[in-house]
Amino acid sequence: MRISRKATSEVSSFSHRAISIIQKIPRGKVATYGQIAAYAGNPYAARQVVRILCSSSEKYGLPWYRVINRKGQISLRPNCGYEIQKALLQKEGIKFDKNDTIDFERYLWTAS
DNA sequence: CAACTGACGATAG
DNA sequence: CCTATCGCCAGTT
Repeated sequence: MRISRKATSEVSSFSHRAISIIQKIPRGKVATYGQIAAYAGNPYAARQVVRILCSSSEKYGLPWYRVINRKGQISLRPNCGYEIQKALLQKEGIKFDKNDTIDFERYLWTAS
């Protein structure tokens, strides 16, 4: 097994894995930053996911709008993509309650 | 090369 | 429940 991984971590681009995961989010579902980070290997690396989404969303054609925060809400600030994301999600059939919160019970994506 | 920043999250108080 | 703090990695400055 010639594992050349460092003992401290598994390496292999956390980013690349995160990207693969993000691309797996099915239409009509959403995932949280922490979720993706956890699947990529680091439950605490939610922030990196943000960076990836921000810098590689167009490059890799990532469904960035299907990624939201832990509260089930959109993290973007109004007038900064917030409404765009919300519109895209609603277009896929995702509903928001009166608090602009997404119902995880119905829409949260879980890896198989 | 060091410091800062980022659409966050878990934990502690 | 809410606020505060630390941590995560990578890309920028």
